[in-house]
Amino acid sequence: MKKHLTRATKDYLKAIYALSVNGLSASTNDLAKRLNIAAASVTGMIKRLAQTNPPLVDYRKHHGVTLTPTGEQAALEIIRHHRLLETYLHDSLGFSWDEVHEEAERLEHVISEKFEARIDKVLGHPTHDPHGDPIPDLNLVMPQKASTRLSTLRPPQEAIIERVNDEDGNLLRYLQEKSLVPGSKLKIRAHSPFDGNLTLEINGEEIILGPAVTHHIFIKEA
Amino acid sequence: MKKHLTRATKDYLKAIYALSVNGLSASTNDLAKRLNIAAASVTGMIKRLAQTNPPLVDYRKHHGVTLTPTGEQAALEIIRHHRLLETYLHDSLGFSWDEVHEEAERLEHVISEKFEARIDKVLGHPTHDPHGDPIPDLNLVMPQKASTRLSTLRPPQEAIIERVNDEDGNLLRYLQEKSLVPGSKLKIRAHSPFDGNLTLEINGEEIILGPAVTHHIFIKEA
DNA sequence: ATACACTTTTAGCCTAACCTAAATTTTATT
DNA sequence: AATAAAATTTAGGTTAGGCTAAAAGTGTAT
Repeated sequence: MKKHLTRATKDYLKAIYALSVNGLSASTNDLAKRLNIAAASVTGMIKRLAQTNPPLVDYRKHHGVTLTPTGEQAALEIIRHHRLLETYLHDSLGFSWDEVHEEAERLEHVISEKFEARIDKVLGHPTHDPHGDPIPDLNLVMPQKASTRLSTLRPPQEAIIERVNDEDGNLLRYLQEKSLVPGSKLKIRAHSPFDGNLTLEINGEEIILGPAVTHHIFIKEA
Repeated sequence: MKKHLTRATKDYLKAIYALSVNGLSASTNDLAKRLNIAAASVTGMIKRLAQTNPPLVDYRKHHGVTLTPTGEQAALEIIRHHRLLETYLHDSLGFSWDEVHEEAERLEHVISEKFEARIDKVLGHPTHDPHGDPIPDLNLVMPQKASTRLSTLRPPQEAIIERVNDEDGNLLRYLQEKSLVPGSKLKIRAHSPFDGNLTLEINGEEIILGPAVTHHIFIKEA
């Protein structure tokens, strides 16, 4: 019996998934901020999610929520939709990488399994979306995500960009202009302990980035 | 100021458009049947649609509804989305013509103008969807629709199928099997005044169709 | 240990869109 | 023209998912 989840429910599950990185539980406040909803509304909704059958989340008052296995499967299904769609919009329909997130955010809730299968096939079963985020496979297994932030590197380290945060279109446009895209190789030249600025070399050019940028770029050591 | 219309609102506008063929107004009952909703709910919703600013429908108690120009534009925008999507799903993603309606029904509400423009371009600005229904152009002008039903023909008339009703997947699968698709040429061989059956020749073969089928096929004279 | 600042929950309200049952209006039939 | 049948509207209720304001819990710093 496959339940129909509402759009709001799916949005909560995705948000809880995103905020539960290291087995931590997601707090009411953080969820409220991420979803642009009042904290009180989040409390109410979480209670409902905890009382579905089967329950989608585990909830203890004042101690945040985590996903149950059922809830996590549902979240992964939506994330798979989202990232396949981003890839499809980018690769097959010519959307720029700063446009795909918003469009996928709406489409992910309504596409059928058939649609998912078709674009997955057309794309040749991609493993990463245009921002470098891994796409859960058909069995909804999420590959490991790069978690080292560029902001943590110090000279003279080198690295390759693996992925970037996909939620801020302005940031993405800026990154693209500077070739700060997945796959790019870079060297750290200097670090300012005062403002956290990093001077780095990329494509033979030298650029200086503040923490507001470097915090959103994830790398693997070269 | 472009208003955001809810999904329910869009569904009502589409249904009213479909039922208002000859300048007639759509009745509460017919809307209820088409939308699978209780008649009382339709009355309530229609009242709300008539009180938006600008109003989307004209409503007189006990006399049905018609779309205002604003409402009609909105309906045509959705229908354009729907038919472009059907065409895209069919031509570019390999959906069969009996599957596209259901999928488009969900997608039509969430795609952006950008998405619309992209698939329109990829398809080469198509004028008809896979069932032969005309696609409103960018200015939302709806081309004339064929309105002669196959059921009205008598021997020895000949005709070409222009479009078929797209809502019943089972019917569509049957029609495809018999090559009863837009563009096919056929000749009427016989008509039974008792049961309305038509005997016709298509592709050199002779087949007999009842009114439940011929009523849903629209033709132009050959 | 007390006090203040956050965070979270409770309580009470709201809206969109549905529902059923009962009342009313329109239409069709004699 | 009266009445029966059908269509429509009213009245009152439900659910999901929001909101604000106030209460209560948690944590931190003195």
